[in-house]
Amino acid sequence: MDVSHILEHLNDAQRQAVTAPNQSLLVLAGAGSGKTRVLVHRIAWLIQVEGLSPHSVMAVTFTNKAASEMRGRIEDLLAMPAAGLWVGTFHGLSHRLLRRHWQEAKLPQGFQILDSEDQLRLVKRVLKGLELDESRWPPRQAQHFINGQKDKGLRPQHLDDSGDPVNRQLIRIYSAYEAACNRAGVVDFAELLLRSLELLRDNKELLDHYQSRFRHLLVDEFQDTNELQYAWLRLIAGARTPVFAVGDDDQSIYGWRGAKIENIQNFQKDFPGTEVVRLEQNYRSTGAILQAANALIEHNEGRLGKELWTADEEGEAVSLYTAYDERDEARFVADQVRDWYEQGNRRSEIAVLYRSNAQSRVFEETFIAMGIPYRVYGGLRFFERAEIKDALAYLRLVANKDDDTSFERVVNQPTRGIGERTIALIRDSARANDQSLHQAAIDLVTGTGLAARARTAVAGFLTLIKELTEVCVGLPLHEQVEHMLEHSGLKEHYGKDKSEKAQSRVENLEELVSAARGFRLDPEEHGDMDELTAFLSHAALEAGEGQGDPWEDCVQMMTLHSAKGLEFPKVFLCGMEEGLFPHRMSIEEGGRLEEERRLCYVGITRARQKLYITCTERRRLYGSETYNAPSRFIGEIPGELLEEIRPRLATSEPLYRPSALQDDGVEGFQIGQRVVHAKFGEGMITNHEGQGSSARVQVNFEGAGSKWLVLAYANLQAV
DNA sequence: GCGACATTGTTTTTT
DNA sequence: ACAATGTCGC
Repeated sequence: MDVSHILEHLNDAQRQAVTAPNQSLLVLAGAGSGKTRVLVHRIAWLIQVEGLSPHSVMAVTFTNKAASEMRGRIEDLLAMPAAGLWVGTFHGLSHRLLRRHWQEAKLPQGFQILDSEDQLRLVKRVLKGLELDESRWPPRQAQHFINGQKDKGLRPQHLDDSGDPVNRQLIRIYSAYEAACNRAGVVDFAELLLRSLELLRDNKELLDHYQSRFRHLLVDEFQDTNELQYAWLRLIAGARTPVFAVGDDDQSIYGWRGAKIENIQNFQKDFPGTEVVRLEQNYRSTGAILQAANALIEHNEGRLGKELWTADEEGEAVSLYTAYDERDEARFVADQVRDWYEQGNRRSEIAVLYRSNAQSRVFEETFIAMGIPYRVYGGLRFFERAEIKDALAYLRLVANKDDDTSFERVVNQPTRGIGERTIALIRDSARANDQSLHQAAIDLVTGTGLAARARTAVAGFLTLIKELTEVCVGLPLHEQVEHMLEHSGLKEHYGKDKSEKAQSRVENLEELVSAARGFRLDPEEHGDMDELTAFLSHAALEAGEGQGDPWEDCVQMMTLHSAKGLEFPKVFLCGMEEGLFPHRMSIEEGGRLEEERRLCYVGITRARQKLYITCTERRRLYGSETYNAPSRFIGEIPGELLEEIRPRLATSEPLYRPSALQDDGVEGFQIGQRVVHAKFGEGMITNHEGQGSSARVQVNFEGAGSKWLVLAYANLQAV
């Protein structure tokens, strides 16, 4: 067979990776060095040259987008469908395993997936059940704790409170949360991974089966794996399966959510005989842009070491624009966009990148005022919209009566006279009898525990769910959805509201019917799941795109994080100021600067032809005016690569820096400082406002929670 | 059940 | 500053 198409257009390093012998390989792939191409060609090589069945290959990515792009490119290269090939996200593949082996995983057949919002609601319910005060036990913190433990592979019984009462309570919450999930037959995102890991670990036969089935494992964006994901990989690989890991330590920007850069270092230990291949030739950016990126990232310590180079020309210098304020910054960018467009280029070739979402607003306002179409990435996604989640909750109840989260969501949505009191009764009864809310409601309606009015209302809801369940049997999926929308009263509820917002909700609900109509069961992915369950899982695992109209010629706006993996001819890196980027939080907390620098590196390397960096002299942030120094990252780019477009002018307002005031705190107290109060005990100052006799500080007390105290009266002592 | 008022947090995000 | 959420009263 002629396989030259697999090796054509690859450079030496790429070819070395693609044709590597049967052993583990760590590919350190710099930005723009053809990472995806190497992965895709490697898989094609394994199948067409090594003669492996697609059935024996698993490729793991982080996002659905990356997974579908990879599958598409593989099939293009092979010129045939790659049936049997497992390409997917960690979560998607874990989900697949759990569906195939739900019994061994001790899950109900129709188990459902909680997204983060569902999870938070459930945590809140659990806190209520434990009679814990939400202000002392913030649900988000508990959620974070639970996910953190799961990401480390730890169950409540593995945890030791080490005598710490806070820890003890959190473990209790985790335990109760787990019980609630099990009873409801739902799993959260981390659970998908942990449960599938345990499934294989505890079932020797299954493990043997999959370990011998998969003869090659490939991982994308390896620097973003967390502990649990890495353990999952090692387990499936076993002792024999070589792992082909592609990553870039310089682009690790998700440490804050548990990604372990150390996994790259450990990789060579855990997979003995691993070869390392570096991809350093960049096919994306001009010389100037790469030199700027290289110079910046040099300032990080403990890198694995890599230097990008290009055979391309030097290109234009990086432009630096120091704006007067954020409106001026936006105006500058808008002017550049307009010029570019008027020269006959496309606006979609331009990206505006920023550190935090809040920064997009001024740009949006300016673009609107100047009539420049734009698209902001990373808003609410389709399946995350409230009305869609309401509709899905009805469907989930149809599929699984034990799903208490869904029950609570729609029992009174639209309102049907089932108020807090009635719901509390149902909840108590459910807890007392260790039942689902749905079952408890049935018992209450037939029993005597409810007032006549409430009983009628609850009975009405139960009848509705029963009716939906019966009608749905045998109906095509989209008709099930349609029927539910009509009979639940959801559509009518939004329909009678004539506001624009409500109208778009109705449209979204109709869109849901279309989504259902277009949904196809994939036997590989979904096994023998019924259509409804498969559709609901799909909705949870792939939240859909944010906004429509991707085809209009729009300026692309997004955070630096969402820009990873993308490239644009012209890039604006905005808000390059100390405090914003690097972000204050990362400056204050030690050891987080390097990740910010990597984020900046990611930003710079998005640009193909031209990079602009902008910063402002003053900026309105969280209500008050701030005067920020230009980001240290600007200073780390050699001056000869930078060209200042508007040097600081004498016309700009005199710079005085009240930021020093803020850092000093008030009256000798600072944020982060530990203090003791006569009544509330010991705590830490978390905020302050006002001055003189009205100065107040917020203190988070260990025993009494968070309080605002007037300094003049509180008599706080520094610890 | 809804509107008025208060409180709170405000980096980054995928699944 | 501001949005998003929670609380309270009718």
